Amino acid sequence: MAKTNKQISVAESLVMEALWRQHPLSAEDIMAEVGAEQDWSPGTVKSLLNRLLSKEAISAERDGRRYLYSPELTRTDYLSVEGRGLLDRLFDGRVSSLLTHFSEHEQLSDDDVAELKRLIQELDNES
Amino acid sequence: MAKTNKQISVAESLVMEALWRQHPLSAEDIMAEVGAEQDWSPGTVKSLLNRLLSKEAISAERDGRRYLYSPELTRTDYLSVEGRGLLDRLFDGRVSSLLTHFSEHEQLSDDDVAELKRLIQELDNES
DNA sequence: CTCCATCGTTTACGTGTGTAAACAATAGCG
DNA sequence: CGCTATTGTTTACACACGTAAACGATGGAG
Repeated sequence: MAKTNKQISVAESLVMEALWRQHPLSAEDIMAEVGAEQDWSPGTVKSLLNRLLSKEAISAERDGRRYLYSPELTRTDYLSVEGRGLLDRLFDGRVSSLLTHFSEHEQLSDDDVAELKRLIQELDNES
Repeated sequence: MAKTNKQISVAESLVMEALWRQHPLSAEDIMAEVGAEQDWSPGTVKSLLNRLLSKEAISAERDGRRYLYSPELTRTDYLSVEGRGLLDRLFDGRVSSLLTHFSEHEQLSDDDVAELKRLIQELDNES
């Protein structure tokens, strides 16, 4: 479980998302995949890749003249850390608080409700 | 719905939490309530209050030599904005994804499960 | 073999944030 | 009525981030 020391910023996480979807990718690939829609210059992508490398969130292997990048930090680990942080900061660490908030003040989608039921089912079956 | 233009930072949100719990509060109160456990100097609290004032997230009314501060931004609004943002960033905007993640990779507490069931109940009753 | 295109590395700069010192206003004590 | 303690205002500084230009290495075209 490669505990990734440093924080991943928002812009950086977009690069990570691309790499989680598919890897390894070259800087050019990432530029095409994320940079385009974010309207980043090539330099920006380079910087983000370097910062992610320093943070050991990704790794790079040489491929001829260039590098291919792969995630080192797993998406699951990232979600755990960030999700936990979000929950602690906003909802006192309680999933139930978050649920209450969203059901009262936001809209729960059909998807969400289906998942709720599925989970209950599952939890009931387990115990 | 006083749309609060600017972002509230983490440190600032701690001050907000204190004010949401109870208000109005003097700077001294906040110092005692949050500053103490965060180990902030009085100057730090002052800065945070001023930044929150600029962001119009709180208001101040004079009380003799000092000010009493009250939240302007509601906790609910704050939670909606932040919660939605985080959800979008991390879980593609879907509460169900977050739930799946937490049930698979973290522990759902008894509290959480109870809330799940209560929600299902409620949703069933409504429809 | 030399030069250019291509990729990576270094440096930069404005802004927000966490933290706090320095400075200013002022009300009550002596 | 002037001084000090208290509270608010201004300024500061280092670091992260978003963004990107400048610079450097190097492999392939000619």
